Amino acid sequence: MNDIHKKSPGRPRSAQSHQAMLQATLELLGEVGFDAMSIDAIAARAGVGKATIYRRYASKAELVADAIERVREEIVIPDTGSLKSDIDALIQSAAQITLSPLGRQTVAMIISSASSNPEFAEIYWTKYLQPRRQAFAVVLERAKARHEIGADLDPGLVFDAMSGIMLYALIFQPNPESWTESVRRALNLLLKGASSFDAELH
Amino acid sequence: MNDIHKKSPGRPRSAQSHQAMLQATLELLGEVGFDAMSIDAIAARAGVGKATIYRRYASKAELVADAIERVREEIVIPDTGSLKSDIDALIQSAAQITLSPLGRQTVAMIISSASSNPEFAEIYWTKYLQPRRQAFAVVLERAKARHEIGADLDPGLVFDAMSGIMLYALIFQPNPESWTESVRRALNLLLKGASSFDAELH
Amino acid sequence: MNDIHKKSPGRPRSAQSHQAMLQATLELLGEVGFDAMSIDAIAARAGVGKATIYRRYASKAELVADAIERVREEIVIPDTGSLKSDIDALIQSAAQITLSPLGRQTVAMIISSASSNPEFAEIYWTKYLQPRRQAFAVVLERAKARHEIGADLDPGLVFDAMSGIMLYALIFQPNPESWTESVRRALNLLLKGASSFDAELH
Amino acid sequence: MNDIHKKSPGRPRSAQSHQAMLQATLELLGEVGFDAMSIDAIAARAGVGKATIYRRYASKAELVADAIERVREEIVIPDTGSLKSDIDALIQSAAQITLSPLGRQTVAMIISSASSNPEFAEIYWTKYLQPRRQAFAVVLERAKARHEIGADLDPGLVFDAMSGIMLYALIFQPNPESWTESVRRALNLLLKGASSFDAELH
DNA sequence: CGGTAAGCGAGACGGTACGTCGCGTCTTAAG
DNA sequence: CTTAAGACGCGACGTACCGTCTCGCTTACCG
Repeated sequence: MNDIHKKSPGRPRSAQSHQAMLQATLELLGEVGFDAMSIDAIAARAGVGKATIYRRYASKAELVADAIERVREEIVIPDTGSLKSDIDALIQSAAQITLSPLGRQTVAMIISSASSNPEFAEIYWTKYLQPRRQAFAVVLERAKARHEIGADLDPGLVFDAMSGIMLYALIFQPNPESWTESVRRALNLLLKGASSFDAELH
Repeated sequence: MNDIHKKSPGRPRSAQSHQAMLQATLELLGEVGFDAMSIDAIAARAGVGKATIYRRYASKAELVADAIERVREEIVIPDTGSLKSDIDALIQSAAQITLSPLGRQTVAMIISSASSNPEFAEIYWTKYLQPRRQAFAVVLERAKARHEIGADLDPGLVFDAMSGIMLYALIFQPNPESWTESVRRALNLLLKGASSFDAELH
Repeated sequence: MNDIHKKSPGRPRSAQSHQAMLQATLELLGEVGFDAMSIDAIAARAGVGKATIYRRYASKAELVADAIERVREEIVIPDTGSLKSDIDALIQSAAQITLSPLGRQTVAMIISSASSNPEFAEIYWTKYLQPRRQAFAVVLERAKARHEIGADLDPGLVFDAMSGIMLYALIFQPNPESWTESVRRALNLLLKGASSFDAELH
Repeated sequence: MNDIHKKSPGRPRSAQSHQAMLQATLELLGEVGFDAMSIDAIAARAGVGKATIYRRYASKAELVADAIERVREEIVIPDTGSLKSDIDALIQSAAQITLSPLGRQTVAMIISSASSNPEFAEIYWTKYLQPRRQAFAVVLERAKARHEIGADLDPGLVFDAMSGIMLYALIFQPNPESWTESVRRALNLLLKGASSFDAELH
């Protein structure tokens, strides 16, 4: 009688087809980007009928959103003993994710559709930024405990500023080395205001 | 010495048609956004043949880029006597430009094409950010003269961080009030690190 | 034994759409002629997508060729008891087909494309002239049996000359009455050579 | 003071340009045919502006018509002493004109536009057929004088039938040899009816 | 165990927009 | 006032995707 376990009649949807279309979506997103990617191409690469995609997703945006959502990397909370090193580790981690082809296209897509399709940014916020924001709070708590920064500092605020800086650098400093350098300098400045932390990063 | 004034033969391109298509482009960009905007629609509204558009621009992106480039508002360098108020004025000014329908669409479009079409970000950098970056340097120079901030502070670095923060807020805080509030708080934090400037903004 | 009935996968092509586009093609061909007829107009009148046309035909010429090929009128072999009357009946029949708007446009199109697109004349020959050529042979056989004409007369030769005369008259005597009169006189001359048939036709 | 010689003011029209455009027209007509030939291409090959063409001709059809009209070969009236040989000579002459690439395209174009543009056939009739029709009358008069044919035979009628036969053969017997053979046989039949002329041609 | 209902790959469907090309006209400066 | 050059508004071209709709065929359940 439990309606959760009620089975619908007929052939169940194929998990294999679903997996294939998500895989193909991510590949093509990394290769050609969101706009240049056609549903036909995804279906063809996945060896799947177009209707099978549309049965699950109402639009390309939904499909891609779901595909991205499922690629959740592990969030590692660095704990090196100093805020400086922890931040360094966070930058490295962010660089790895954000500077990959898929990462770039993902961010580009999310930003571009932010105005026309706001629930898209919502997903990114909830699934990607939020967890990292909380992880970052842990890092700052530890720094507070070590008296590296003041107890009244708002971790969310610092994280948001940090994210904005990284995003901006992604657009205007697309080269990995200059991105890292640019982010490092800006965060150094930012954390000077937040702390007694005024030694140079790196 | 005459090669500057050398005229190409044949009928010159119509400045009037050009103006009409740029006008129509901006109108439609604000009304329906970049993706939903067709070249046919632009041509029809401008009373212009499609070929006349393609003679000037190779793609919709180029057309829109140029249209936007030509709507450059005056850059006002605030000079209120205190850095705090100057920054406040800059935020207000940025809000006005960035939060309008056209402004949002503009930023969305430029950012979205940044990865697929990097010279596009280049234009935005050169024509839009660069001048404001230099204007901002003037504001900081005055603050240095008033000893509100240290003489060794890099104005470009502060501007970049500021821009990143504004961009991030545009995506995740699209509401005008929360955008302004969010930006204000982040800049307050940022400038604490840069100065003896630790009074609350506003 | 099953390869004849092998089904291709996917949705089969719609016979209804096909019929509609052929119908629209013939209508427009009669109304505005081959050159002035656009694929868009055909598609619109048929209530069919352009791609649905191009899936079946590589060009406007192919489409029109097929449309015409399918309008096969009944071939009636007259048998009045005298060659003179039979020929009269054939002229009337040819007049009806050839002098209609569709008939004129058809002939014009076939002739015009004869050199640039020879397989087009081929279709006309095979599907239209050939059967009538054979029907005409029957008429002549009967006349031979009645000793109206010599037994050694080549029916194909007479038919070809007749057709040429009709074609020429179609171009330079477009008025139905003068076309008929012109054809009658020329055939009268032609058949004098072929027979004891020297009474005036009509 | 003769007003025929009155000079209009300004630069006179360039005969050279006119010649060049006619030349280019004929070349392209022979090479690619009427439909595939663009005014732009003619202008480019002639080194002439498009407006210079349109100043003289209202349409591509008019231009081509005029170009063709000016290539009128001399009409030679054969006089070999026998109708049989004269007709043979006429067939040879017609073959040379009609079977060349330019000749084919010309006929195709004229016929094709005959229905959509009847004054075009009119030009062809007046400028091309009429003179030959009259020349042919001379040939027949001589044959009548030699008592090869009856005095009551209508030369126009014979010429029209002959032309129709040649036209038909042009479409369905495009090969030069079979064209000539086909025409020869049909004319042989035709002239049997018109004469005591019943020896085989050739 | 056989019926039934939904899912499947394939691909055709009516549309919309694309970017190109040719039309016949218009606008330059040069002659 | 004509010329060569070439831009103009227009509209058809043939292509590519969109999201929907059949096809004939599994595939799993339920009675």
